[in-house]
Amino acid sequence: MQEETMTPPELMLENQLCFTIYACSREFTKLYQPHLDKIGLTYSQYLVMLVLWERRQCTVKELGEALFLDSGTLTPLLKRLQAAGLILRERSLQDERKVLISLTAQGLALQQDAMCIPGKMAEGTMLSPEEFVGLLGQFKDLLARVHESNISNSK
Amino acid sequence: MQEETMTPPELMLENQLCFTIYACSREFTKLYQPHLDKIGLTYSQYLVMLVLWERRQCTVKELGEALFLDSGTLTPLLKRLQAAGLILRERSLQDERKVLISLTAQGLALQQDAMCIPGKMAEGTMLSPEEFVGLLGQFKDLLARVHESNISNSK
DNA sequence: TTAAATTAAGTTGTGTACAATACAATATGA
DNA sequence: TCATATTGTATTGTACACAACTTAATTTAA
Repeated sequence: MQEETMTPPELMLENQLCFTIYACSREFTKLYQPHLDKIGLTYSQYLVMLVLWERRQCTVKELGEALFLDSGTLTPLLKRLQAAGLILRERSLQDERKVLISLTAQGLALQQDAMCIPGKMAEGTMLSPEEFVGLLGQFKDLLARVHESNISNSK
Repeated sequence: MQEETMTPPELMLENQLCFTIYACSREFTKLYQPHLDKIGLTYSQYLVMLVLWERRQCTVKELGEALFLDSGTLTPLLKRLQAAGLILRERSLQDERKVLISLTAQGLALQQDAMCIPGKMAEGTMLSPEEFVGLLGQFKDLLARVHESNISNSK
């Protein structure tokens, strides 16, 4: 008795690591959304601000390396942050290919309003500090592996 | 001696679980890209096809529930799959609000060409089967938690 | 049994992502 | 030194994501 063709387990949605991560990422964004709305940032813009709050100033390239994003994504995003009065964009005088991104006083001040967000997210995920640290370490390791694969594929 | 304002650890990029997952998701998509190019699918389209290869037929709403996507994302994506000749879209006769999505012969046949992809991805991530299963379980658990939070936030 | 509520898709507008390309500035080497 | 290659950013075009809204079909509840 011949069965109808069945999907092998490797092609089933519930066994896809990539899909679980992809869905997880989008659900996390939704968890941030209401809090980010209050300070007028999108999730991607928030990530850019995190980098700038740490470094005060960096180039578009450095932002891209930190966030795994290219100029095609960052340029319009940064223009919107500039239009919102949060950052400055100016050509480097030393190397005119580079564009230096820095915080305005308003952009710096916004960090205070963002302080409460990580706590709200911890509530949302209901992870203990130990679980959080464990997961972060494992996911960073996975990110490093996949990124490494992509690097070597592109050579 | 007053230090200059420093970023607290909770706001540092390297401590963000959400960012690690977000970056991981995009790096995974890049890992799939060259293989999906060969069969003419985008990553999101591949996920839709995974569901259809399993179920043969379902509504837009069911697809959305499986993939955590809404009709605003799915409708244009499905129209592109239809234009590519891989699926059919037809109103349900029982309930004309519903649109039934089903595979064409060509769409069904494409599963054969996709069979090799999971193996290629396993190479790319260099995860042992045990590591894979462990990570999948942890991500699924996290996804369930965050999704649950989002459900209760929207009430 | 209808008026009100709910449901399922589609539409519109904004904001990413990213490949491919363009271009100007800088670095390199014969 | 000057032609070539590389680098850093911007631009263009395609494809998501998703909120907000619209429309039509179906439920429901008074």
